[in-house]
Amino acid sequence: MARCRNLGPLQMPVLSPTWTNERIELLKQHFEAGLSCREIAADIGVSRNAVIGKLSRLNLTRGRTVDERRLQDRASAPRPPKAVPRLQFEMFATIYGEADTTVVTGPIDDANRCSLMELDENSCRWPISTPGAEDFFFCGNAAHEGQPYCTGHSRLAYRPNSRARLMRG
DNA sequence: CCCTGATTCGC
DNA sequence: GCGAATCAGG
Repeated sequence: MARCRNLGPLQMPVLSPTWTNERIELLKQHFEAGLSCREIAADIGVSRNAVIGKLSRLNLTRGRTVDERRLQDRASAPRPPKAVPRLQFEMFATIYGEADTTVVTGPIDDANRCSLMELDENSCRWPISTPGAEDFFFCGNAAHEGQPYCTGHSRLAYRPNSRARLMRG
């Protein structure tokens, strides 16, 4: 008789299906949407490496060491303002728990969702993908100048402490 | 120093 | 198959 043997990763019941079809769809859509792995990870709720690992397994790489892409993205992106120091500031505030109130506030509502064509410079461009839907929308909420996302989604783009990395002596 | 993604490698 | 650790580039 075949007895229940430990199969490693399958030992977990149905409570934690790490990568389910829904998550994979989100992963793909966010990936195609041009989101960074960290952003995708933040949205799905997994670590950055998890996203990258899954993408690699799915052979969904952006061609090459996206470094080239990000450079071009910084230079001629649709509308990525000087969000580099801005993003760091948001992360910093998030980590330290200092709510600047200018960014950390307001729930996320999809009353103003729009398509890519309808995106404005002051519209949140956070991709809203609904599992099962064929097309996805963008948040479209009011995004302040210098911010690609609305208040709610800006906070969503938090970052886990990077300094927690323990380097081997 | 920070960031990024890609790969390796143990589980 | 999964993701942390590590590697490699900017």
